[in-house]
Amino acid sequence: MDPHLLRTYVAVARLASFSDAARELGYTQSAVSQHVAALEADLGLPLLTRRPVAPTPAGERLLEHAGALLLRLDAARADLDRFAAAPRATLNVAASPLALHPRTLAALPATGVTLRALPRDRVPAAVATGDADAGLVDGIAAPSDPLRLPDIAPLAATRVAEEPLAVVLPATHPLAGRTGVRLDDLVDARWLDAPAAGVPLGELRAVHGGPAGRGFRTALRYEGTDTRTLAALAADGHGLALLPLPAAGGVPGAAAVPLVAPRLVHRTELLLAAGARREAAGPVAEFSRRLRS
Amino acid sequence: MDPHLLRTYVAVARLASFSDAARELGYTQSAVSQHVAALEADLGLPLLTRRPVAPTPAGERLLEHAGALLLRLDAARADLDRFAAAPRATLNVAASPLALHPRTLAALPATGVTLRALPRDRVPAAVATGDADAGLVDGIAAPSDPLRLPDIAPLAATRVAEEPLAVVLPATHPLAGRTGVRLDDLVDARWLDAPAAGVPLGELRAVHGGPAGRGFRTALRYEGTDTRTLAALAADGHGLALLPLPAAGGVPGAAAVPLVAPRLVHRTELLLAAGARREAAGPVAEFSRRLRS
DNA sequence: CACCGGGCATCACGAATGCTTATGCCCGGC
DNA sequence: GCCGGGCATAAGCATTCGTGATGCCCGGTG
Repeated sequence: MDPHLLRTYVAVARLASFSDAARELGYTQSAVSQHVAALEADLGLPLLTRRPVAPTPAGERLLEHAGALLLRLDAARADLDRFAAAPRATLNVAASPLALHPRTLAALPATGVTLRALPRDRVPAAVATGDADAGLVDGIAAPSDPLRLPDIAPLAATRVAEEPLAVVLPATHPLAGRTGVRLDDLVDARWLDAPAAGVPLGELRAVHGGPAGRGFRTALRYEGTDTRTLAALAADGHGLALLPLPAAGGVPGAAAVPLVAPRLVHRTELLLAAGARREAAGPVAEFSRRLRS
Repeated sequence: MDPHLLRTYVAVARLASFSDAARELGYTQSAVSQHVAALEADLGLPLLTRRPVAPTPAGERLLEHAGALLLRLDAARADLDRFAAAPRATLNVAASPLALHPRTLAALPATGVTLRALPRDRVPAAVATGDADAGLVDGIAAPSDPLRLPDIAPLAATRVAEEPLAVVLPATHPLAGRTGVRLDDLVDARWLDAPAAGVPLGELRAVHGGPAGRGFRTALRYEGTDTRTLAALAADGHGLALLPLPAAGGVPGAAAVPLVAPRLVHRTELLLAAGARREAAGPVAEFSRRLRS
């Protein structure tokens, strides 16, 4: 199971074509065909159906493994490269949208910053592979609990901020006047599914477990990143939204009610490649220091 | 960064000798030397000092990555092999010592079982690499929270049992009469460090975070797996122990006081390779069903 | 101080692997 | 029924990889 073979296989599966994969990888079609054949012979299993080209069940499974493996391989290479490379003067930050609040923005150096907004689950990978020098991720967790992040590579995570969570609902909603709301009170509600702008509802099940977390029914899916829009959608009755309290207020027609049970917070963490910690100087260290203080 | 090269490098680093590694791997010393040289050339960094043979800082870092990579590679191969292999009639269970309580033992089939006790952190790897068909791990977590396990490979974890935690202290201890104790009340205490027999204190920091979890001072380290011995040590004043409540009682001279804050439980989970789930029959499915019911 | 021996590096050669070009085969469209 | 796109297979050639032999460095020893 040579990584080269895996890389080829992943490309073929993604493009659903041997020839296209060959073009993308700079091989001939013949080589790609031989790569896949070698993998199938090695594992003793067919991995792809031909005509149409699609992964078999075993192939699906291999895709999961291969993705993680190749990512980790890239991460390892990037990490080791950092040992050799001269320290740079620029700072490359990858952040999930909700991780960018006043506190984190204020810590950015005045010059030489590239800031990239990414989906939550791609931030750790960006830091691990060296695409970013530092990452900012947000998510929900029990108070002072760390976030649950995939361990692509050894990453150092440090707490940057924690804020209470609020449920955003229309001002006319029966619960709008409350000073706090329990998730159990809302089991039958419809929610807004907003992976980029909102707090990830899916994480609730993972973090909180238990009966309260299961079965969020979603009414509308919003793929943008703007929390005001999300709150406005909630005000309009398209469904409830879960947001950090500071981001939930000030939208006309919407009421933000703090979530009191389960006791969860919106948390932002700084992500650094664990190896990069040792550097005491440089823009990364500077950024990290300002976030910590 | 060919896995073969990594495997060789890891062996050299572990044995601190090129020649020994060559013998172990069935290569010549010359090949091993070339492998390491190829890696160093590829990364542009020295990985090992010669005479004595020891990893450089960069080499240390590579060891971490290589270990995880090779483990994941083995896991992938084992997982795919399960697709091809005929279902077997025997059941191979890997379990951490505290995961073996009456409830889990009762679920074992009457015949054809191999039960292996392993350190907590090696159970997921055993399941992922196919060394075991199923795993039982224990640890501490917030109620109904899943355990935090390393994700070597996609493993399916299901709750098997949860019990309250108890602090074991000498019957003469001032807190011995209490009906419940807070961890904060014990910040200055000395603890027994018993990674195999007790609940892992180190996890407290990870699970609970916050100030209460940091800085456990340990008085004595016990490397055995017997909880009675651990409780007896606690009774003798060698330090406090943290155990599941059912395992903590009935030792003369020792008092078991339930831990009431932070709200944590001792949890046991069943670990299966995610791919093996689909089988509806066979000893693995049977075991899983009996544990779930 | 010179000798000796263990252990890693280097060199040269033969075998095996991997990629390319060329060709064959299968299936779907016209 | 013919044509064409796309994957499989065959043969040839370049590269890579592992071996055996040799060289070099260092530490121990009389």
